Amino acid sequence: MSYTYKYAKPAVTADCVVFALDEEDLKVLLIQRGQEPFKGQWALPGGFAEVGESLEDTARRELEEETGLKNVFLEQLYTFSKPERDPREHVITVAYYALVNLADHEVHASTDASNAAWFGIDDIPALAFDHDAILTTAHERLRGKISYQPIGFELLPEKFPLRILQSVYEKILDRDLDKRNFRKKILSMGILQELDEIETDVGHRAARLYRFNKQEYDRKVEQGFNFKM
Amino acid sequence: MSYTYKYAKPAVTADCVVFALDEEDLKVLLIQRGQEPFKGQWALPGGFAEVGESLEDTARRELEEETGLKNVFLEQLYTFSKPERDPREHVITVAYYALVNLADHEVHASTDASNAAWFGIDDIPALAFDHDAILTTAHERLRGKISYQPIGFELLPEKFPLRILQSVYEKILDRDLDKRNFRKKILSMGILQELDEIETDVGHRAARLYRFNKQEYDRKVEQGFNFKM
DNA sequence: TAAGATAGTGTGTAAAAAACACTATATCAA
DNA sequence: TTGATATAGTGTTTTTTACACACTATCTTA
Repeated sequence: MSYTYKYAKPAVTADCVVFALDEEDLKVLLIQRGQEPFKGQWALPGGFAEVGESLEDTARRELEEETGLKNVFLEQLYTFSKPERDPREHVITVAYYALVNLADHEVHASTDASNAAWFGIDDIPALAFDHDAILTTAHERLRGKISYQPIGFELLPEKFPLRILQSVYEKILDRDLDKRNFRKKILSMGILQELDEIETDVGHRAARLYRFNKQEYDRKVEQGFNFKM
Repeated sequence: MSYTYKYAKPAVTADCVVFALDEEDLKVLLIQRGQEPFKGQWALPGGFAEVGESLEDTARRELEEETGLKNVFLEQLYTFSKPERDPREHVITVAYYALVNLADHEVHASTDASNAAWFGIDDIPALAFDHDAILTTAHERLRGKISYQPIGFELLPEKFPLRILQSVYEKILDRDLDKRNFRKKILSMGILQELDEIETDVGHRAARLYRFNKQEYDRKVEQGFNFKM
């Protein structure tokens, strides 16, 4: 089977920069390429767009095929189109970034990619194509985004203590925050539901758990509320 | 001549939302389509990506071909990829937005498009494809962008009085600003060069002219200076 | 039961944003 | 030439927001 067009067409792919957090730092999910070009090298998960499928669908499909991840927070990042970015032919890639919480999403390399693994943001190996530039762009975007939109919850399990939420902000913004000021600000947004539950299995006083209140958040977005940190 | 590929490929276009300002309001440049589909309807200038050309180059090339505009401020906006957005086939479009000043750039429809004209942002006709959605996205982006990056100068001639610069902000943000606060803030950025010239041909006291100091601006960007309005 | 670890809480100070009004200088028309 | 009109240009006060800062409470573990 083959497809013939009157004009030459560039190819189109969707690539994903998947962020997660563990106790230590911000992580990025990479896959080890099973085919040429860049066979054996690490790269962002992603693949070719199919006709009839939106690029967000492409991104989600490839992400699941290559890493098993699905139902993640996903937003478009930027489209990279320099003709020389792929040695085979002109390939345009529409990059997305995703946020996942490690607790709910186990990662396993699927058939498409020979391997998948998390890497600390400061410990990224050499990447295939221009994926280092994509990753840098995504990291900058994440930093900028969290300052005026509460997306940090996407990196956490459903219930969490404020300490952990603060550490999300600290790891992404890469600076320490004042505990009292942080709590004041985040609670004043009115998008956290205080639960009648506390942490378990911690070697110190257990903290109260909170949950992100999406209904309230959506209502406030509607009203033009400002979520600036 | 034809091109054959092993896999089906979506087509790729670049479209431009070109903004300008006149005395009354914010304008958008549209072209009237000369071919089907949507023949005779208004649309954003743009066209198909060629292999070997970055999408920004595509956008600039099509813009010049269709409207005669070149050397404009241009930034990527968003990529639209719903398969049904073009009735012919699956066409992905990478949208850009451009800022031009009407004084320096005369617009003339070229061969590609049957007609080109400016429309007030509140007076846009029905548009081809999903171009209304693209335009809305661009307008929102422009509003957001000007609040933390001094791009308003791109819409003005080289020399301008502060009153006109203020009106740029007012028209884009769609609200009145306090003259004294505006002057304080914009001058404190230190990116305006005060000229030894004043307006001419005005029916009132003539105002001093200023010029955007790109060197200073670039220096301050380098240093991470914040241009928030 | 003492040591260690984190939870949880309020106030004062500094910086930034917003509100606000008058005098100066030019043009234009009578 | 003079009065009407139109915009230029200029500081201060008030309000809001951001930042700095330290102690007591509660739980765990040895």
